[in-house]
Amino acid sequence: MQRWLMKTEPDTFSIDDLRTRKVEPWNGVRNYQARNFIRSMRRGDEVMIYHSSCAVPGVAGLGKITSAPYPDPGQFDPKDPYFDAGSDRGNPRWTLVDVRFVRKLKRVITLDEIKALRNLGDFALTRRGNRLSVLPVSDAQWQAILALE
DNA sequence: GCCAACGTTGGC
DNA sequence: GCCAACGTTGGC
Repeated sequence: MQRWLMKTEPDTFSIDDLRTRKVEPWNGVRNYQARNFIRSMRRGDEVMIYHSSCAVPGVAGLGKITSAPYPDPGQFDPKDPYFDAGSDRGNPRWTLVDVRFVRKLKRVITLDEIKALRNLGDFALTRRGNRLSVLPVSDAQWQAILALE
């Protein structure tokens, strides 16, 4: 089983929205590196749900991958904000997975706290200038972050 | 293939 | 709202 972190802007889709929806197709990822991580996901992988572009950025909850990767339907819909005219139906460019709500953390574990952990090793979340919206989390990183809860 | 211009992300 | 960092686009 692999572990991941997926970012979302809580003003658009928060951990509370995921709890309400129970399972959500994680649509709209339009970055090749993030897409490649999505394509390597498997049913049962665990995910940290991270709130970005908000007052207190940080890990807000946990989820689980409940589907194999499959084509993001929005790429073919001209009315979809993530429409991509260059994507070929025979070889879709963009992929998503379904994410199921697992739990909301008792409190948000903030980016500041995560940065202050000195023993995380190489971590895409805290790399300088990082903008990846989907990134891998090692077992050690996962445990060190959740130990802060 | 280079690289300047442009758009987006996301912390602050 | 600002802006640094980065990805993408497109002219050459």
